[in-house]
Amino acid sequence: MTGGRTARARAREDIAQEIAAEARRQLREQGPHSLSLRSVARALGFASSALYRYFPSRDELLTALIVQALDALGDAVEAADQGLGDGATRRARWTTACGAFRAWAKTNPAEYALIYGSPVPGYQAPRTTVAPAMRLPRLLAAIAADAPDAFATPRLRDQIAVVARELGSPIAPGAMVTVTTAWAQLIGLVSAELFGQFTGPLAPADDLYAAAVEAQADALGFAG
Amino acid sequence: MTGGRTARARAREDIAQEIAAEARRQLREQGPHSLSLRSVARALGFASSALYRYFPSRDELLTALIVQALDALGDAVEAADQGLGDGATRRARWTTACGAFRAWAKTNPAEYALIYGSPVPGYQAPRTTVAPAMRLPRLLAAIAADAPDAFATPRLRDQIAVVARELGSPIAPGAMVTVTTAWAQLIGLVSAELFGQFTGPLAPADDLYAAAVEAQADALGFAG
DNA sequence: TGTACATCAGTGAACGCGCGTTCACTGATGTAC
DNA sequence: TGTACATCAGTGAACGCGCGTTCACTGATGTAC
Repeated sequence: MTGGRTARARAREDIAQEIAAEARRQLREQGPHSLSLRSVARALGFASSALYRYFPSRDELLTALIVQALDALGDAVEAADQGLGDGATRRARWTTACGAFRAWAKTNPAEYALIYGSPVPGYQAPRTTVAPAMRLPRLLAAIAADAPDAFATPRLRDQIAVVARELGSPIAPGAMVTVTTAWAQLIGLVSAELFGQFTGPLAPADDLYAAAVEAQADALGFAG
Repeated sequence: MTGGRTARARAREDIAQEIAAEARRQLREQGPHSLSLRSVARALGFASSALYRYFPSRDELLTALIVQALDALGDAVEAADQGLGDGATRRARWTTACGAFRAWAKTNPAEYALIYGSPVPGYQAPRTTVAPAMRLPRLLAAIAADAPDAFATPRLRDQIAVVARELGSPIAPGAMVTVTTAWAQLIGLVSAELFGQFTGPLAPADDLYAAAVEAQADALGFAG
């Protein structure tokens, strides 16, 4: 068949995906720092050496998982935003995106930790991860593109203007500062919740998160 | 000598401290998830079994490190606050405390990750860590004790009132919500900076952090 | 269409290393009479 | 004050396990003539 080579390539892709899926499963159960090629191979019934046909090293597998996680997060938040339709207000879009972020994180805590938790020792993320990591801040900047420029020191305006340019967003520097600190707050709220700072009376943190997001929307000048 | 027993006990304390210090050193270099009793023992010239005279297990050593880190952070921020003297404004106290938090985290990134990063798999923090973990939120709540009550849903007011009671603070629920989300934002800003979300143009993040803290002070109603 | 050859998936053993924890032990330091 | 005894620090070998990576290999799947 003319598709011969393609069939083999397809099978290759499938198995690489199966390996990544099993690795994700183990991540979920043991945390991102104890990902082990041997244990993934064991679960799939492979010799551990077989994985080297698909990933040249453990770090490359980690990178693939990080990129997939970033894309899954990007997909989830963008889908929630687009699900609102064209008539949605900026405020609705903002709160929806923030809600989708937390929802994804709570559904996928290991992937979240892989992205936003403490880095795996000895692992250095390659440039491949940069583009997918920009999807969430890009969307937030797009929603807030018309927010009023706020006060910021000249040096900070310079820094943040470079970020806005990299995101391809025409947002004003002051607004971009607000977006960035808001994004950091989302990370802080979700990390505190998932990593155990908000235990006891603060769990579940739904209302606390919602309150913070509303305050963000106010700070961005979105009409309530 | 009458101090015989005491001398031995003192020596015990000293060696336990040396072990913890070496463990901290290794934490700093390899991250919190690869703490190894054997490697600590090796560095100290001990047989690995000797450490069991001082810590009944690896997890107990981890707990000791966490408590020490929380106390070091508490000390640093409280010292910065007290260094301001009695005449300091609420706003000055707030920005100082926030600045001390970030400064401590940047000086002790491994300890920071141990506290606020993704949890070590299989490790469950015991109740011993709760009290030292409350020192920072308690100080923030004390500084903001007179901040105006802000809007919050009844359910959130109930949750947050319990937190305030545990901290022993008379702060109004609405203000405590603002304090808590501000605290989470500090965590998010510092985690993003230390864990690699703020790379490229956003580093150093001094001005961004300062801008966020000023906005927090405004939100808490501190006169500028 | 049939056959010789090349490609590639997957194996299994091995290298060299790591880990936490237990246990019987040696000596030194303290305690009680 | 001197001696018998108990306590405790630290050793070193062992148990049973884990890991990432390499390498020579077997067989199956594809390709070219």
